[in-house]
Amino acid sequence: MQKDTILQGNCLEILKTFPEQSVDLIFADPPYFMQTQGELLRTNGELFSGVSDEWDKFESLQAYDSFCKAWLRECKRILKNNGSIWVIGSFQNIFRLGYIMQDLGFWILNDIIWNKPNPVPNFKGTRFCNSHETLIWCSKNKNAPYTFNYKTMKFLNNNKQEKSVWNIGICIGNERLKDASGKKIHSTQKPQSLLEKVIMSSSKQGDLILDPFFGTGTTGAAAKKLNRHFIGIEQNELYVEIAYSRIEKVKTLSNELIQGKLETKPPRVSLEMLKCAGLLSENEKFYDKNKNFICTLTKNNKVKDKDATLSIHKMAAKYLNKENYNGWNYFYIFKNGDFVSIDSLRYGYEKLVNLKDTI
Amino acid sequence: MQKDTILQGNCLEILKTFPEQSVDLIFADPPYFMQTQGELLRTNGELFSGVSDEWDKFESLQAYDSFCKAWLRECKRILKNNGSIWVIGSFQNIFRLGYIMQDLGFWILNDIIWNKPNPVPNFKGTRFCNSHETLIWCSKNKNAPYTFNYKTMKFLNNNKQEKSVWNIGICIGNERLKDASGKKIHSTQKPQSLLEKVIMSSSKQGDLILDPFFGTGTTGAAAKKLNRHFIGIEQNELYVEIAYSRIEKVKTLSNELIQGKLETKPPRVSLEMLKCAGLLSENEKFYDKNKNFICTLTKNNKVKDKDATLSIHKMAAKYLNKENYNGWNYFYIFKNGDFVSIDSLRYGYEKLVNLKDTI
DNA sequence: CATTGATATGAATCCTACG
DNA sequence: ACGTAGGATTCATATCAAT
Repeated sequence: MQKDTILQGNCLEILKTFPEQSVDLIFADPPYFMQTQGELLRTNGELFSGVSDEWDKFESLQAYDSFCKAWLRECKRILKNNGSIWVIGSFQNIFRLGYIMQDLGFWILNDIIWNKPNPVPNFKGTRFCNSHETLIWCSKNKNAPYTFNYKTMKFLNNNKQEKSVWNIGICIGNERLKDASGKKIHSTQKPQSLLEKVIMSSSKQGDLILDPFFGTGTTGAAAKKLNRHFIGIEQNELYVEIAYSRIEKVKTLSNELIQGKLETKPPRVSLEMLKCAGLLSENEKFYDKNKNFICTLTKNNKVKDKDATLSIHKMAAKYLNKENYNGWNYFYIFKNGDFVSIDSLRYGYEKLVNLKDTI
Repeated sequence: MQKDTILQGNCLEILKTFPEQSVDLIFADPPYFMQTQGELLRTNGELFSGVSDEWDKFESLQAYDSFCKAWLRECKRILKNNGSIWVIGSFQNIFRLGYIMQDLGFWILNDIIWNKPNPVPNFKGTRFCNSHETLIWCSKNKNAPYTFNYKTMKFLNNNKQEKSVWNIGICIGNERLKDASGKKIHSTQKPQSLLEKVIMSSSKQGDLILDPFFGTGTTGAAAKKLNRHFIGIEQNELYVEIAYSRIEKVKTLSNELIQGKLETKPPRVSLEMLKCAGLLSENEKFYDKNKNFICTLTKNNKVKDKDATLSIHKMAAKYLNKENYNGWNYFYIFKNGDFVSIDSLRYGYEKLVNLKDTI
């Protein structure tokens, strides 16, 4: 499949041409079906120009549901089994989207609130100012695996776990694409930082990202910047043209964060492997961090104290009076005159293996 | 109907006993259908006691839908035509609720995000920390009137229009109801300030508020404090007992804010009334704020310039080159050697009337 | 150049009482 | 129910002109 390209034409028909399980991530920003009525005047009497595009008009809520069911069903077919999908909407449509996605078997991982510090006010004072939009993030099925770059997101959030409410300004100023007369080209252009957060959190370097409602290409720009591939689908020829020239100018970053280095897992080496490599002896004595002797390693890789034979995890939990605990982080052995964490032995094993590979 | 009471028993059956159009406001905090998988452990190995109550168990998503359709349909029947309804939920159930409410003909006014500064973290680092819940606020039908205390909410928000994302801490500390052993009594007790904001914004003093999932009575406590009436429905006898004793202790406030004084409209005095009171003469000359003569008052309370005869609003808009404008804030007359806003004359009229009343 | 003030504008289900 | 007259209502930010 051709990557980093925009397919111009009808969204649903183009989606049907994709092979099964062919994309890693989907971001969809469909029409919201706003159902606005008449004109809205600003408080100074001027006309407010919101969304009055033809593409946002539907016959009824039922017609909107059918449309969404169709493209979401295709998205499910196209998505890889370990991929995930994001959709964005507002109160007018997000409950339709979420309901349909659950019915199709998508499994909701989070609903994310895009909180806008600078929303359009409610000019007439008739309701609360609508200052947010909602994104729904789903894996393909209930127990399907998915990519979540937890440590990267934590690092980017002052080393605090990232939450489900994101404060991001709306797309204005230089970022907003305008025509020669200064008029906005797309009525609902999303801020690129929103897309970057989506892509950064839930895809890997080199992944293929599909945006079935590409518009002026914010998803493509963010994907290129973060060293991912994209495919866009967009009906409007002008949008396609603008998106291409916009993405052309984007430079791809490459650093350890974007490469996902923070997400590399510690080595998973078993007690058995450590014994085979000679890093643990049979009947090795295990101590706690205060150098108290706790238990002895057995032949079948359990540990034994005076009362019981347990896994290293259950044994650690027993001494901490907890339900569960990671024994790798609890036990030490005495080696060459020093106490050494059993977890650190696993890094030693990794080194030995790498050494072998070089012979 | 008995007010300020809790009906103990099956929610749906009790709802069916209510007469049509009998309550002003509904707040519903239904079971969430969390579908948690087995036990959830904190990182230190302790068991996390989230929501695993019997009342949160449903056979399937379809069973949950049917249940919600049934109680929401009754709520629609019971709600007054100028009433409104709030429901609260999280990503597990809010899309079911919103979809069903739209299908039942409720008209969404806002979706409100309860953003928690102190959420339960995601212990396993598998997703974004779910740090919010969503409330949906609906009027009974598309064009139905509803109460929204806009100015009160603005006043309470540093005189800025209130938005759709509310930052409110979760219910902890002294506010959280606990049993003798210090264990929380209800697993999902809501913070009272959340309920106060709901009630303050969308009901009037003396209104009747229904909570079909009353729990330990947060809605009742907030209603009593803000001088509203409540009816609660709750199956669990222990919750009912605790709610009664809790609400007993609440003191009712009464000040101008709670009485809704900020929502009273300014005097509506017509041009005709001002003429009758002698505050405007026939053929009065109208000027703009820069003392330029614009137009003349006519017998039928329009104004006439050299080209046309229009309402004061249309005339003001014409000179400002706007679609619309409030003429009361645009025109001045020359009186006793000074230029006076025609709007200020209306306050003068009010004084005259009050003077008469004292004779 | 720095500061101040006026103006423009952004996914909007945006009035209501009365006849 | 529906049309119409009367009249109530805005926040944050970017840009640009003026000082």
